[in-house]
Amino acid sequence: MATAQGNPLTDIFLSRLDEGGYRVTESRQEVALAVFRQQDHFSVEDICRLLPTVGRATVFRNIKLMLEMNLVCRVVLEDGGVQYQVAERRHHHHLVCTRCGRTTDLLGCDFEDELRAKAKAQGMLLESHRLEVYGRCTECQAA
Amino acid sequence: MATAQGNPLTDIFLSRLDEGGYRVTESRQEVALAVFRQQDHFSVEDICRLLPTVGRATVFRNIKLMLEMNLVCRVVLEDGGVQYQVAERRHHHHLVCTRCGRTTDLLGCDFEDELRAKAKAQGMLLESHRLEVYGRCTECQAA
DNA sequence: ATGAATGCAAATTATTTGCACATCA
DNA sequence: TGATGTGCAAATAATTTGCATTCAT
Repeated sequence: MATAQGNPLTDIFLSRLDEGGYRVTESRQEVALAVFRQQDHFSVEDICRLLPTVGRATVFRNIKLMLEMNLVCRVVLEDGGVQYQVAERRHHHHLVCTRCGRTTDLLGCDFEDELRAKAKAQGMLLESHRLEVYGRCTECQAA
Repeated sequence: MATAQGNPLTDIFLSRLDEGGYRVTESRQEVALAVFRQQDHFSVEDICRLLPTVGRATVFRNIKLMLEMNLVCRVVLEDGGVQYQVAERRHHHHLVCTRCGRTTDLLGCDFEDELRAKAKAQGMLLESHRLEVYGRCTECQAA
């Protein structure tokens, strides 16, 4: 397997594919490099724009794989729009600026136990949860 | 204004429209009756099926008004799908069963203050948040 | 009467799928 | 080689919009 240059998450993605019996193709490597280079939220469209030679369906298919591997997570915007973000950890939440759209991870918030208890009190066995926090980032408060 | 029979939320919706200078049309009343009769989550499709004579766009337009008035809220499913639910309160969260799709309100959970503080610590002025909790309801645990 | 609301159909947008062809192992 | 992955284009799905017509006030 030809490992692409130096991005740790790209390498993780490609090795896991390799281990899982998936193929490490040219397009996959391109998508991986483009995605894991992202510093902030991004859309499928963003990636397609960066990789005009790669088909849109391929971008969708590969991002789906990254989602399944928890290397990328989905961010639901206030208006219902969907973006993605490179995931550093297994589970976390997002702070989304409603003005500029910038997404930051919400630090030090773990509701898992409390939610599990509350859910249980209502007869539900907790499986997962999604929390998105919307507000104004520092720069946009000034504006 | 002709008030439709006996549904309090329908009446609230129609009176607010009336007060706001909107018109209380036949279609609006039909959509309101169909929506506020819902006991659980529902989709635009559900309402359209109940009201074959009302245009899909009209259903969308009216549900949008209900959303703005906080009489109805959007539920984002785990797979990204969108449903709606009649809102009893100004802000609350949902327990969504990942097997049968049933939606219940999550009781006694208020993260507002904690989230505001955490967000502030990261320079963000909190505006709103959305929390969806996914799991198995009592019946589906048995199955 | 007259401007807002409607229904329809077409337009958008986002995502998925079918398939012939390319390519990785 | 032989299945897996790809690119394309068409199909789906969800929602929005343009517009002529209807209707509430």
